[in-house]
Amino acid sequence: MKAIIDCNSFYCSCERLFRPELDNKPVVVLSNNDGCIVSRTDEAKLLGIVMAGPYFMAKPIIEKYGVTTFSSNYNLYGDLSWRVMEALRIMLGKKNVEVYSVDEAFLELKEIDNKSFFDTALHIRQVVELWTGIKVSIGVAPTKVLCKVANHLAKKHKIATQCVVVLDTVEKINKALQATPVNEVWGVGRQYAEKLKEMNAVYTAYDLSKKSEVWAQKNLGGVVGVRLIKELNSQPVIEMAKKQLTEKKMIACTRMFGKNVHTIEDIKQAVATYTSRAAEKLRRQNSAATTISVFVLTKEPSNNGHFRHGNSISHCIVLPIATCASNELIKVALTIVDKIFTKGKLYKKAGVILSGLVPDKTIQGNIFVAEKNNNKRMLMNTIDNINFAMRNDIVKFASSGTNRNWKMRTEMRSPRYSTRWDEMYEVS
DNA sequence: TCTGGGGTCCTAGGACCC
DNA sequence: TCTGGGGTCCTAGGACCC
Repeated sequence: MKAIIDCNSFYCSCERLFRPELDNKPVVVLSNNDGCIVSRTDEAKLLGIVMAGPYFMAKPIIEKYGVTTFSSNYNLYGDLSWRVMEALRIMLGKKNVEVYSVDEAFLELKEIDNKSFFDTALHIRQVVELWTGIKVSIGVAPTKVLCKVANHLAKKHKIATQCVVVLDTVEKINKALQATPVNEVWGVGRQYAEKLKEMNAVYTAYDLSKKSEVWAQKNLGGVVGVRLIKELNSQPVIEMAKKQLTEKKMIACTRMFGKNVHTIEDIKQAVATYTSRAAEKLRRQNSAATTISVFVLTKEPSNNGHFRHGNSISHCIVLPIATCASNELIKVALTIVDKIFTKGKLYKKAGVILSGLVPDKTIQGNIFVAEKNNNKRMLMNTIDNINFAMRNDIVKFASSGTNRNWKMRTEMRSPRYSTRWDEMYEVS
């Protein structure tokens, strides 16, 4: 059997850990730039605050009911995520834990000491909470897709289920599928859900499970759809990842601007900064990039109240030799900005995407590499180390600028309690 | 006035090769 | 005058995920 373990309202739970007075009170966490709501507690949900909804639209409710609001604090969430995953690895063994996202992991589950799957999962849930303070829900089933179905039910009925749902018989599986709207199935997004309802009268996960694979091949994204049907019918095809996917295949750094910008200088500063950040991530996994693409998003006048993104203008350049040096990548990125920038337009976002990643061969100490390349790598390592130890961006390239008109908003960020000495939680 | 960021996988279509 | 078939690689774009 497989299981998925999922932290409840993860970002909010992290904030509550250091603000216990917020237990049982409504809390929300905002996306970067304080734009959207990306995490909310059950209490906030009950007030009618919607997931991924824009902050400014929820603001009246937030103010009326005194909902505590945080800007996102990824240092904190990343650290607590690691603790949860480590707890799982200690209990189940590294091999049986596949980290799927910051707040989710798939588990290969065996019954321990003749305990039932339910008791085993319950035990895991209790230990994780004891060790980390983070509450989790667990769904157990024969396939990953069914685990997600079980997990949804566990979260929806926290008290009745004790946050653990096990689907181990045909009857239980069918009942669960019938209780799950098709748009909540893992792998069915907005587009497919709409199509399924309108054209095929498919409303529940159960309806979908009765569709043929041939039909799914044609109408549900080819092989992806076929896999989905199989998984819904208890036939495991999405296997546990053999090894942890630690090396990214693409690295991006993209941001909304705090306010719209219109000068090429501001865009260039932003793009240089994002490129540095992306290059840091690149070096952290010892990769080098062969392709760099840059895009900007224009601000369009909103029409009849409907939200819509502006136009995205992008261009990419394939480098003759892969590199991980910030200065080299920045130089190329800035030439792309020259190409895609149009005077007179307003811009609200820019981004840098590094792809075509290959192992970096200029790692320090490699005697087969010319010394001058090693020097470059050592310079980069030094900058990375200083920035890590002191604070972000204390050393940066001049092209990143100093005035930073475009910098995003994070007005309500909590302290980085667990990763910065000067922000550590104090008990008095 | 104000709507995130960072990923993955798949497909179609074009260029190119023998 | 008559001009194939099969394969690979790359890119752009679309769907999805959290």
